[in-house]
Amino acid sequence: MHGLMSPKDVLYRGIAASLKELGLDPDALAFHVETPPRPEMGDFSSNVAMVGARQAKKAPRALGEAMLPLLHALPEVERVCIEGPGFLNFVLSDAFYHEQLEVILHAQELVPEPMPERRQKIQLEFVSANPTGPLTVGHGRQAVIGDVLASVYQRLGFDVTREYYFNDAGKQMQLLARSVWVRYQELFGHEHPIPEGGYHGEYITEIARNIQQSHAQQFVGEDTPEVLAFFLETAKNALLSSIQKTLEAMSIRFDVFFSERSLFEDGTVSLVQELLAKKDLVYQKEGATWFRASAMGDGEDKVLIRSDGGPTYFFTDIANHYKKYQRGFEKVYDIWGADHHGHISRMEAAMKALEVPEGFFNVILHQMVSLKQGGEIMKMSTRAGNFVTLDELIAWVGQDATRYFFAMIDKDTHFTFDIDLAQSRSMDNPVYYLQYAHARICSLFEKASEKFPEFQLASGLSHLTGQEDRQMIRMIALYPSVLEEVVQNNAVHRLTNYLFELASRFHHYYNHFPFIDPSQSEVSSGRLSLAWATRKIIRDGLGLLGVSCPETM
RNA sequence: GCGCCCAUAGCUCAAUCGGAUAGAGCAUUGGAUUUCUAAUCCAAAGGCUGGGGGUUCGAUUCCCUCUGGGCGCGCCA
Repeated sequence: MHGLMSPKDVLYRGIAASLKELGLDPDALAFHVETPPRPEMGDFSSNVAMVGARQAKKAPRALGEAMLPLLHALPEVERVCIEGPGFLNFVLSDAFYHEQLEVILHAQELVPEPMPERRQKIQLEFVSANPTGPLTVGHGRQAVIGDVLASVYQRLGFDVTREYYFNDAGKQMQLLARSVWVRYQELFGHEHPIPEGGYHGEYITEIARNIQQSHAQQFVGEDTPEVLAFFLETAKNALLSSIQKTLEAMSIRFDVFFSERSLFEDGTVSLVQELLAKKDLVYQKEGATWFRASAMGDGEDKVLIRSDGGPTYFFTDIANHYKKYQRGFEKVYDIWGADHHGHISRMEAAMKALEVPEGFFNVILHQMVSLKQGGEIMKMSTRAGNFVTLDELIAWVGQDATRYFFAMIDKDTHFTFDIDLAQSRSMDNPVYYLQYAHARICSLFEKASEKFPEFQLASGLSHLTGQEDRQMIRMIALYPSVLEEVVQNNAVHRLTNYLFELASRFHHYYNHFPFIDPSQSEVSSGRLSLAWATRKIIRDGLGLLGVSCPETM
């Protein structure tokens, strides 16, 4: 028995052992075990003979020939041969597949026990929108990527903190406070201009109205620092709670909401400045305080403290990340929209200057989102206030579609969200395809309890010997490998693609083989067990995606 | 001008850290249900992977270049 171990890993180990036997060093060879493009080629294939040819000082096929007897001797291997330019193609034994399936059927957790070094304390920071307005659809993409990644990391044994960093100390907050103040004055007939760069959205007026309700005319004509601080606090709280409500509507919960202001209060900001100054990386120019980023390999020096005395976002964000390091995370990931990519090299320069170890700070960039409706791309401008909010999107297409759609696209691809398509709630929607597969299986067991009450889970597996049976089991058994891929590439769309294909194979299987046939109870038991395992994986996968999994549709 | 990302079927996207004959869904055409959920399945058609060069056993993938698009390049965040 292998316990819960992906067949890829089983083969990888076997191949590595064979290499050693031939006097080669497997660790020096970047070979892979993959599923071949066409089923006739076998269950799995490896490029090891081609990759190892140089080290072995043999032609790929010659090395392959030398490995064949060793590989054939592996207990899991039924057949192995050399094909094409030197691929080793494997067919694994039925017994191995049955064992795999049985382990999965009984497994509590669908992934192997994590190695101790896997239990890293990591942090994912995402969304982190300033509390100056509602979340946009772009934040939605980020929220889904971050939340799903966090879930997968967790599943694989990492100690994950989901974090939302919000700016409650910067210049934007002053503008926010002043904007609300202006709207408030307007309610009493006093006209003031919205400041340059201020906020015009309807939600600003709403906050002003709330203040009018609670404090009546108390602040009319008053713009002392205390009054503005009150407006700031009120607006911030109102917007943060509305943002949290939006996130709730997507079932996204953060472990920590981290305040920018706290970095000033606990001295992190001044500590960072001291540390940088000690290294002669800080200087004064034109009334501002600068960071010598150029000395750290970044292009141009950057301002830390403006000539008006206020810290820049960059400065506090350095403190934010230094604080993360102090908080004991081993690795942190920031998920940023592509419009923030210019920030990366600066931040890396700062981390280097503060002697934060390389590899601690990581950025996961995702490309922008645009919306299409009625065949036309909707032009959105946050500044002009004519953007589609995430709340609106969720209301249009629902939580499941919102999450699935954002998760199914490679983060490096600019995503055009077709609202009409997602809204149609038809079979175009891949979410339903997956949910339907799950509901179908549930229905199967409903029926089985009537017509085939003697069914026992994990019996009759030895009758699963057809090509389709083997492919289904292989697909199911690859689930842990897929989660590994998600984490290695920070690519959540690998998971949606996999689940979609799993559902597709199941639908195919369903249409070709009967599951419940009391006259063939052994075969039926085997197939039902297969269906049970499929359901287990779909449930788990949709759970990681945060997509619901109804039992009937 | 400099930097990051992208360009794949009519449309939206995949392609396992360089692998074998580039795959799905939608749309189009034609089929499948007296039997476990037809929100399903089967089949057909659809491509010089934006152009050109290079690296090697092998390139959608890596390098160079050109074209086209998105996003940055602030004492905003």
